[in-house]
Formats: sequence, structure tokens, C-alpha cells
Amino acid sequence: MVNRTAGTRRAEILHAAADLFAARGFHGVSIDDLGRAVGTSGPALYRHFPGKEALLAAMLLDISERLAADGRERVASASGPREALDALLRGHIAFALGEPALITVHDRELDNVPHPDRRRVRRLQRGYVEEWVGVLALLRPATPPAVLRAAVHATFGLLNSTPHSAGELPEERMTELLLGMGTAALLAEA
Amino acid sequence: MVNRTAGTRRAEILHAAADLFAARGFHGVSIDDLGRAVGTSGPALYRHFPGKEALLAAMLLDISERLAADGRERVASASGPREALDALLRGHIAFALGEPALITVHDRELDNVPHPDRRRVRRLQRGYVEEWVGVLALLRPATPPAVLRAAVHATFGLLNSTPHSAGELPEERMTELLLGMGTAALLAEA
DNA sequence: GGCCGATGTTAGTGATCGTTAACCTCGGTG
DNA sequence: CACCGAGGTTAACGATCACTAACATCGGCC
Repeated sequence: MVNRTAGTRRAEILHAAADLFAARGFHGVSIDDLGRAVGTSGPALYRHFPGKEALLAAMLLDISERLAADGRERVASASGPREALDALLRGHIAFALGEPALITVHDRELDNVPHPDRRRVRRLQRGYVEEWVGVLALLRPATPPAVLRAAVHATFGLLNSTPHSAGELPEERMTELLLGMGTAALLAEA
Repeated sequence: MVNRTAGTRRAEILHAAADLFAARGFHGVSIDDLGRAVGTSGPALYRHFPGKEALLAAMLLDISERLAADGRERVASASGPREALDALLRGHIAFALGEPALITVHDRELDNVPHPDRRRVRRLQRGYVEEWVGVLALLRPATPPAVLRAAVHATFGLLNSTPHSAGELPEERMTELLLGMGTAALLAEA
């Protein structure tokens, strides 16, 4: 029963769809566009997803789960809060630089996800944010949690902006830059 | 020939359209939606704009011009580079907090603007960025301009993310927070 | 070797889209 | 007071949309 290429097509579609959604927005991409991007034409997509919205939902659930799981692991295996923050930043930066389309779709298209899935995505996102807030709270115990949460969201904006200014700097240099800026921003007194 | 309400409808449409575009994306909003949002229905819009894309173009041109002009003035009337940077940050933050929908549309929908206007918007944006880079270059003379440009783009991502985490903090507190984070991020060595 | 499920195809469905056409109203103005 | 332009209306057009139906292909399994 094991098919060595099982899910290959599905993943291929998701990957192509991420690029298209990031470039033109969910409503700016048609089913035929999606099919054309993977070599099949049009409605072949319905063999893999029940519909366009379900495809987006699968995509956002996957990203959210990966981010949340990765964040949890990195914090758990860090030797201290300062190291945990560094690990979180490096993980998020690697993700943003490695999969810019996914990051873009992730914080733009949540409203187009149908309801039950949207709640799950939001819960995962909230969990990820709280991972960051928990670490920050140890480093800045005097700052109220609401402020820390806002600071984390702003930092995500900083890190996630890289897709829009991509290619101007080599990846390693960009990683350094974002790490320095993110650390400084998060630890700044305000 | 002076009409005391001239342009009122036009501005009303642009304002409502900014909210809708920010919430659902350019392709997710129909002409009928836009009409309904200002009390008229549907095609009345064509009395004020030649089409949907032209409406978006007018909107983005307006924002870009305001940002660029405001930035130029603030830098020109600052007493030094450190004060200029502070003025730029405060101006951008006030804009992002005051018109979150416009800021959102501004960095998401450029690709939907028809070509001649898109070039004009891009030129205005580039001018605005260079205003920031010029100030930063005085404060960090050892850092290559390409890095400064990337840092400025990342900072815009930080400042522009506020629409997505709005309402969690009072405006004055949010201004303080963003100012501190933005300053720290821009002046961080990397 | 006949069947079958997985994965395509093309043609067509009704809904919705941006846009145009044709017509109405009405507050100035010559 | 006739007129006219500004700003609305509804109806309709063709294009495109997400999705469905009906049919084709084919590798693996009894």
C-alpha cells in the first residue's frame, strides 16, 4: 500500500500555489492558473483538494504547525532565555529567507481560510507568539505582557518584510542584519 | 466655479476603498462593494474614476506623495541627523497608526497598479527610502548603503505591522514602543 | 486478462466580475 | 424658462470565475 510518490503532487501544488498567492493574492489566482503552474490544466486540482479555499487552508495549517513546532523545540533545547531568544530569531529568519512565499501568504491570507480551519491556524499562531513572549518575559520582567506581545508582532513584521526587499543582499549577510536588528528591537527599553 | 464640496465624494470613495482593499485585497472587493460602502450602488463610481485600477492608482499615488513629501520636510527642518531620524520615525509611526488601511494597501497592492502609474509610485517610494538612507549614512558611515537600504526596508516592515496587531495597546504607548524598537533596530551594529 | 482506483482530460454550469449603455433628476445659469 | 452638466439609476454585455459531469488512460492486483 505504500506509494513512494504519495503526496508528491499535493506538495507540488501547494508549493506552486504559495508562489502565486504571494505574488497576486488569493483572489488574484484562478484554478486554471494553479493547474497550469504544475503542468496539468485546471480542474485536475480537485483530485487533490476539495476546493480552492481548502487548498489555502492546508497551506496555512502546514506553515503554522511548522513554525509552532520549531519554536517549541528551539526554546526547549536552549540553555537559557538569551539563547532561546537567539534560537527563535535564527529559526524565524531561516524560515523567512528560505520560504518567502509561504511567509507572505501566512500573514496576508488568513481571512480567506474557511472558519473551522481559521480557528486552528489562529490557535497555532497564538501559541507561537506566546513562546516568544514567554522567553521575553524572562529577559524583561518589568515589561507588561501586552507590551511584549506587541513587540513580538512588530518584530515579526520586521523579519517577514524580507520577501519584499529580497535579493539585495546575500543570504548570510541578511541573516546577520536581521538577527542584529531583531535582537536590538526586542531588548530595547520603551 | 468654486464648489465647496468639490472632491468630497472622490475622497469618500478613496477612504472606503482603502478599508475594503486592506481587509479583503484588491481582487476581493467588487465595484458593487465599493458603491455600497459609500451609499450609492455600483457603477456610480465611474463618474469619479475611469475604472477600478485607476482608483487604486490614485490611492497609492496619494499615499506615496504624502509620505515622500512629509519625509523631505521633516529631514530638511531637523537640526541634525539624530533629530532627523527621530522625526522620520515619528512621522511614519503617526501615519501607520493614523491610517492603517492606507499603509496596508500601500505595501501590498502595488502590483495591481497599471504600468505608467506604477512607475511613478515606485519612484516616490524610492525617494522616500533614500531620504532615510541619507540620514542613516551620516549616523553609520562605516555601513555600506546596500545594508542601510535593507535595514530601512526591514524597519518599514516593523512599523507597518501595527495594523495587524492593532487595538492591543493605547496609541501613545504604541508610538513609544515603535519609536524605541525602530531606533534600536536602525542603530544596531550588524 | 479483466477490473479498479488514481489521476487526468474537455465541456459545460450558474454566478459574479468590470464595464458600458440608456435613461432620470435636478440645481444652477444665460 | 429652457437648458445643461454633474451625478445618480437600472439593465445588460461579454469575460471569467469556481466547480461539476462525463469520459479517458493506465499501473497494479486477483
